[in-house]
This record gives sequence, C-alpha cells and structure tokens, in this order.
Amino acid sequence: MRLLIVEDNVELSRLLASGLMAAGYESDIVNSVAEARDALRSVSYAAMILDLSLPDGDGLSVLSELRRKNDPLPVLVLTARNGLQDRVNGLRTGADDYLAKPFALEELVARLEAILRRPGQLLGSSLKLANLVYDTESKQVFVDGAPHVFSARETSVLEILLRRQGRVVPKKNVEDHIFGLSGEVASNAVEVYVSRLRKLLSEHNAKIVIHTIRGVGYLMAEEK
Amino acid sequence: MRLLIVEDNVELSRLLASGLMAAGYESDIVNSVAEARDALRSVSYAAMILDLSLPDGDGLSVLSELRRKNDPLPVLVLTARNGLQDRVNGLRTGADDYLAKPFALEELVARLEAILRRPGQLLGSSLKLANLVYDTESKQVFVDGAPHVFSARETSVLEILLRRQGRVVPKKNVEDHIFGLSGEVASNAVEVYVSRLRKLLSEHNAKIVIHTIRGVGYLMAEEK
DNA sequence: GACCAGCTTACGCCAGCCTTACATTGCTCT
DNA sequence: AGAGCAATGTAAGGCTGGCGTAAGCTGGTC
Repeated sequence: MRLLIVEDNVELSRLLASGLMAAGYESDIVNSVAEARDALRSVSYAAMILDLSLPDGDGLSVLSELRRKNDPLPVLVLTARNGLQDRVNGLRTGADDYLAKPFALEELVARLEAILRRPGQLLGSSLKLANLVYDTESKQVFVDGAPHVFSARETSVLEILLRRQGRVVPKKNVEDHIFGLSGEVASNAVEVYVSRLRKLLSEHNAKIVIHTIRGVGYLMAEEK
Repeated sequence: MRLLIVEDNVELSRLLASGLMAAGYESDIVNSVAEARDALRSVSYAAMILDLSLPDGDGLSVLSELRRKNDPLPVLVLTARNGLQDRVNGLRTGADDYLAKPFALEELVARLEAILRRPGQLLGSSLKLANLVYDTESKQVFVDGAPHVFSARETSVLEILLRRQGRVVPKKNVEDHIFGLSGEVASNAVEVYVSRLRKLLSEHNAKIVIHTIRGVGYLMAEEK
C-alpha cells in the first residue's frame, strides 16, 4: 500500500517513511504544495500524511482542493498547531484525522490504520476470492487455508487486482501502485509481474484467473 | 441521518443528543452493552458514538463484534482513558476515531463529520440503459450486474451511442469518436464495429437495440 | 428490377502482450 | 567480510487477438 508524505522537514519525513516501511507501507515523499499536487495527479495513493506548514503555502489548500473534487483520499494532517480551532478547521476542511507534533510514531501508525480501516476498506478485513484469502495486515496469502509468502512486488500486484476483483484495472494504475513516483519504469515490468503472479497462483492451485484486456489493463476473477 | 449514542452517563448523553440535533442529526440513546447490541440489530445507523466504560462491560466488545462481522459502521470512541496505549487499542479494534473526555462538542461534531464524509464510491461515473451499465473509468460493461469486456473499438462505439441514447448520432460523429483526428478511414469500419457491437449486446442479453437511420447514423435505445 | 446504403464474414497484418533468460542489487547467514 | 540466495528490472523473441480492409450479401426505395 502506497502513501504520500507531504513534509518539508527532511529528517522527519525520512523518519516517517522508514517507520511506515517497518509497518509495511511504501511511501513517496514530497516537500511542497506544488510537488504534492503533481504527485496526487499522477499516482493513486492509499492515503496522504500532510504537514500544514510548507515552504510554498498552507497544506490545507491541498486538502480543500481534493475535497472540492470529491476525492475521498484518506488524509492525516500533521502539525505543530494544536489549538482547538486549528483542529476543528483541519477536520472541517476534510481531514480524516489530526495529529499534533510531537507525536509517537506508534500512534501515527495506529491512527493511519484506523483511517484505512474505515468504509472504503483499505485495511482490516481480509480480501477473498475463490479459494484464496489475502490478509491485508500481515500481507500473507492463503490458498485453501495453506499459507504462502509472495515477494513484495508480486503481493503488490495481487493486492490491487484483488481489491478491484471483477473490475478492470488499467495497466497504468498497476504500475503506479507498484512503483509510485520512484522513477518511471522503462520496461515491461508490469507484464513480468503479472506473468509471475499467474504462475504462482496456478502453482498453488488458486481458482483464480487474471484476464488481459488489451490496451487497457487486467481483470482478476474467479476461475469458472 | 440517525446516530446511536452508547453512554451510561445520562447527563452527558442528553447533552450529546441535543448538540447533535442542533447539527442536524437524530440520535437514539442506550446505556449498556446489551442495549447497544439490540439497537444495532434492529436499526440501521449512520454512525455510532461509543463510550468505553459501561455498567455491563467494555464498549470495545461491541466494536470488535461489529468488525468481526465486517460491519463498516463508522464508530467514534469516547472515553476518559487517554493513555497512548488506550488510544492505540481503540483504533486497532476498528474505531474510526477516538476522543478523550473532556471534549468540546464542536470538536466531536467536526470529527463525526470527518468520519461520515467519505463516500463508498465503488464505481466511477457510469452510463446506464436498460439492464446495461457502462463504467467510464474502467471502460467496463455490466449486463444484469455481470461484467463483460469488449475490445477498445467496440467499447468506443458503445460509449458514444450510450452517451446520446435516444438520439440519432450521425455516422460521421461515430467515426470521429473512434478514430479521432488520426487520418480518415478508407473503409466501412464504423459499420463493421456497429455490427460487432450488436452481436455482442445480443449475446450478452442486453435489452438494447441499435437502430439504423439510413443516410444519417445510428440510434441506441432500450428494447421494448 | 435496378440501385444504393448498410450488413456481415473472412483474412492478413502488426501492436501489444507473454515468457524466458540474465545481469544487478540487496539481504542473510556463516 | 564474503558467499549464497532471493528479488528485481531489463531485454529479446515468439505469439495472439484486435484491427482495418475488402468483397459479397441483404433489404429498402424509387
């Protein structure tokens, strides 16, 4: 699952990213309002962690822009301001939660996961399809109850296809989900991972097929 | 919108209910774990405000029961305990937010609305006709809820006719929509794709017909 | 019945996709 | 540190199915 961290303090953002990685999340870091806008336009994130004081403007403007577009992206606001009015403003603008600095990394992770667990269900309940169960917390795959561990990339592809099972997932979305902002990929990596995932699923007798929709993307469904 | 307040302090619960009514929400008040369970079983609420210390048990048990049943009901936990560990526990159990007493009514409303704001948007903008739904984002077609995948060209024709259902679409418009500006087509491609689309729609039992208007174009409508 | 617009089927071509192989990187265990 | 190993991204070659074209057919119109 990929997050966007908007924070101009380099030290803090690195700390966040590494803490979140330990908790099993990938993240992209940007340092300004402008970069945040770009990132949000090009990649689909599971959530955003947003600092309010940024060099080129107020983080809340990014948030209010999102909400004006009816984008339900979970947003956790991070700030030094901790007045009641600040908190109320943040939440009214559409923040899903509000955390004042300084904070414990543990609490940030807990609050983040609480956000992700809400309707929209990015986290929490496991995902199921046919005889396969994928636990979103431990990132473990079970086929007929037997546990398997796939590599990070394979899991990532499985997850996004599983979340949108029965629906077509554009190839570009898969690519963004796997690689985020970290340099565009100059190869057929997505195809390779889909291929590897197909092989894995079949080896483990999962009753699942990944259909290819030429020129569009992929569709995961139960094998009939 | 109706809320469930689970709180044994009568004074506080009344205060909450009146404050929420002022903000435009109806609410039911219950005082115990047992009553909460009954209420949840018989009524469908928009959200629950849950106090943890109740006369007959821990409010968290109500919450964990809900989540075990994959019920995504938004829950705002309310409590006097405010240790980091308490908050983390509450959020991990599946609370959407956690508010420590004492709190300002204004903040509770703001947090509640932050929780309620997210739409469970499963599909992008979609076009409908008879028993067919077309999702413009994933470019997927559903007939009686069953997903189908058409090729790029077929989808393209379907989309323009669907967007102007009930109206005649000049053949030239269809051609432009399919091929854009990229060089004119020196054949009867439009006719070919309309033909293929008709075949597909009928194969999938879509209750839709494409009428031909000689010398003009096509008209898509519900089959009577 | 002659004409004409549109319908349908067949077919070769090629972009897009699949798969395999391989070099590189980063991690683990000794 | 170094060996061993797994995972990752790239490249290359083969394959497939969607594509546009053309040709023969249908049915409505004058």
